[in-house]
This record gives sequence, C-alpha cells and structure tokens, in this order.
Amino acid sequence: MVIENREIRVAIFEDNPIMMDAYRSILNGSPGYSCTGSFSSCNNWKHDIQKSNPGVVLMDIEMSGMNGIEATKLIKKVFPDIRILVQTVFEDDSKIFEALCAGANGYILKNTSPVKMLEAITDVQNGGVAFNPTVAAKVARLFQQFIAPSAIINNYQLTDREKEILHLLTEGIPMPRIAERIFLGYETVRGYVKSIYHKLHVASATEAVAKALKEKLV
Amino acid sequence: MVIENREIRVAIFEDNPIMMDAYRSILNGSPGYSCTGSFSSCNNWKHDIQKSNPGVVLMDIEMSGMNGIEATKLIKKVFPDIRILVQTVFEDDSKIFEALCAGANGYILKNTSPVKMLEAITDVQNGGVAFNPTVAAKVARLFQQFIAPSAIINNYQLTDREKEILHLLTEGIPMPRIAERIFLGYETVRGYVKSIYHKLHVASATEAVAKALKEKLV
DNA sequence: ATTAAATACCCTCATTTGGGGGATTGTCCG
DNA sequence: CGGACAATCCCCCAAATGAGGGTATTTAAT
Repeated sequence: MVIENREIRVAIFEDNPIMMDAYRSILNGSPGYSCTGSFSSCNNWKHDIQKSNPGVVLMDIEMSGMNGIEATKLIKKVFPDIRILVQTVFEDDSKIFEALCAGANGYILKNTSPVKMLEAITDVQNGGVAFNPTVAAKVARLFQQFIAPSAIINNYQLTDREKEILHLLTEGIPMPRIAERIFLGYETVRGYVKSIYHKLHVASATEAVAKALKEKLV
Repeated sequence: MVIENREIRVAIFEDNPIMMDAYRSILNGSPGYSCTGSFSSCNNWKHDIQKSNPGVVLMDIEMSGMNGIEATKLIKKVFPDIRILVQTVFEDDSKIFEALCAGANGYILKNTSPVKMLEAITDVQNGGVAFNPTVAAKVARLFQQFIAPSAIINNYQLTDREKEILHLLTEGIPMPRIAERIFLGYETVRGYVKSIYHKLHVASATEAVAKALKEKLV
C-alpha cells in the first residue's frame, strides 16, 4: 500500500540538523518516498522549493529567522499546489489555529512515529489533511468554540428578553422596528437596550452587536 | 499495540442490519474490542446506552426516526463522557459541520477499512478525534472559511478607506471618534459610511457591522 | 412577608445617525 | 483630452439613539 506508482517528493525545512538527518533517512529509506531537498531555514524558500520541486513540504514551525507559519503562507501563495505538512513540538491551540489559517494541509507532532509520519505525508500528497488525533481534537474544539451555537451566552446575565432583543439588534433591525416586531412599546425596547448596554459594558448598538457577534453570544 | 489492557466497549447505532452485523463481527472478532450493544434506531437511546454502557458509540447518521446527529446531541448532553464516532456514506460539508457542532468525536466514512475503523475507535476512546484525511480536509476548509482572516473582503468593492472605516465601525467606535482617530473631517467619514451602506445594501451601522462580522469582511 | 428581579412603560434633552443633495481635488485609463 | 472614480470636504433635516431620570405590575426567592 505504501508503494505508489509515483514517488512522493518531499522537501524538509528543519532547524535541527539531527532531526533533519533522521527525517531524510526515513524518507530515503522508504520505498515510494524521496527527500529531494532539506533546508535549515526558510530564508531561500523560493529558490529551495524551485530546486527541489517537492509534492509535499515538511515544515518545522520553530525555526530561527522566518518561522514555519510565515513560510507556509508564502509558499502557499506562490506554489498553491504544494502540500504543506506542518510539524512541531508544541500542540497549543494558537499554533494549530495559525497553521491552519496559513493554509497548512496537516499538523503533526514531532513525536509522531515514522510510520505515521509517512502515512501523513501520503495523505496530504493525496489531497487529504492529516491531523493526529490529539490535534484533531483541538481543531474540533476550536471549531466548536468558534462556530458552534453559543455556549458562552449569558455570561453577562442577560435576561431572556434582553437576549431576544440583542439578537434582533444583531440582525440590524432598528429599535422602533423591534418594538413593532415583538409587540412592545418603543420606550420599553429602549429600556431593555439600555440595560443590555450596561451589562455588556458598551455604549452603542454597534458596539453591542460587535461584541455579541465576536463573542458568539448570539 | 491494538491490544489494550482494558477492552473498548462499543455500542452500535445502525439502520442497516447487514452493516450492523458486519461491524459487530469486526468488533467482537478483534481482541481488545467488544460490541456491547447494537441498535437499529435511536428511539430508546437512553435505555440502550445505559444497558450497553459503552465507551464509544458508533453512530450512523442516516437513520429512520431520529437521525444520528440529533442523537449525538442528546447523548452528549446526558452522557458527556461517552465518545461518539459518527459514520456516514456522505461527506458533504453540512453534515460534517453539524456532526462536529453536535459534539461528535470523529467522523468516518462507511467505506473505511476495518483496520482504520478500529484505529479510529481507539483514537476516540483515548480522547482524540478521528477524521479521515478527506474529512479532515473538509474540516480544515470549513475552518479556514469560517475563521480565517478575511478572504471574502472586497466582494462588495469597498475601497481601502471604506474597509478601514468599516473595520473601525466593527470596533463600535462612533463616527465622530473615527474622524478624530484617522484625522478626517466628520462629514468625510459620514460620506464614506454612506457609501459603505450603499455597497453593502444596508441602512445602518448596526446592520453594516452585523454583515461585516457575519461574512468575515473584517 | 419582604425583597429582588424581570417585565413593561413613560419623559426630556443632547448627540448621533441616515438620506438627500452638493463641491473639489487628484489619478488613472483609454 | 474626457470620463470614471477615489478621496476629501460641506449643508440641511428628520429620525434614531444614548443618558438621565422616572413608575407600575408580576413573579420568584428568601
């Protein structure tokens, strides 16, 4: 299964010479894979990529000079078809987040076994995205956190009416219209809105809507 | 590696009796795994779960009666520690999206090999999240699409100034303050804001901010 | 029984918006 | 050269908003 009809060409960007050697050995020692270039910094990434012509780039995040995430962005911009597998010792949320946003096609940890690493390389070469289960869990959590229907709501102790009206505000409906919509007096709505402002510590509808949407309270 | 010191107890919810049998055989035929219950609908999920006491639930999405995503939500609410591996023939974005939001710990396709399926079950049992590479790619795409810094911006042909001012609006800054901030006349800012409204087809700052934030134009 | 909180409503006044005009520079493109 | 368009400013006026007061029920909790 590992043997492909076409070799997977891998370029390595890796700070640490020992790791770099290890990766190169693994790749060149495995049928179907070949390391076509290994570089200790991203300073010449454009030239390096052109020269080694890889299908997959194995990119270390922690590098002196340009870091791997910056490099990922740049490479993706110039060579959008090259698949980039980001690799790191860290597994903190922000790094995963940034890597994904930079266009990485996978995110694996440095303690990944050679077998799993080759598997990941194959996956990304074939258009998939490789996460190890831990990283996938974080991505899922981030995903849920950012996209999933509000769980954070009511940290500001908004009442049901207030939540309802805040929601209508985020629809861009002006207060007089809101009053009509929910069959309340205009002054009543204004009263609730004022109360919302106090609870959210904001001073305008724009601010309230921005806060609500940014913090997914809606 | 597959053999754990503790057996992984798996409950199956699966519409199709043939598939259900197949899964049950795979599980009971593999050391370290056991199928402690298999159910053809989620109508009695609470009772079924309590009886079979699984660590991992293998949940089919397409089921008559309650669908797998609804069931996932309910199970996660009542038994938050049970890990749920959602399984489906489809791999469309919205399903993946919904499953994730429902709290699924993994999303695999029905054509997944038994080996990979057992691997996924082990991963989710151990707190990871299992995506196959294709699904992971979709998740990453969704992620980038929803979270990543604006790519969509300027579909409305906003000029740089307009984008800048729209951004300040989303910070909740009122126009007079914006004018001061960027050293422009108040009327100038108002002019830009009016122009933004026309381009976004909105009629108020609230609406503009809501649109901008919802569509990630900021 | 008292308190607290949510709901609903009202008034005034200054400020901010939104909608409708304008005008003037530039620059870039054909 | 003329048109298009961004960028900058201006005026008027009506509507909406924000800030500061209120008051009156009802419901839930203590």
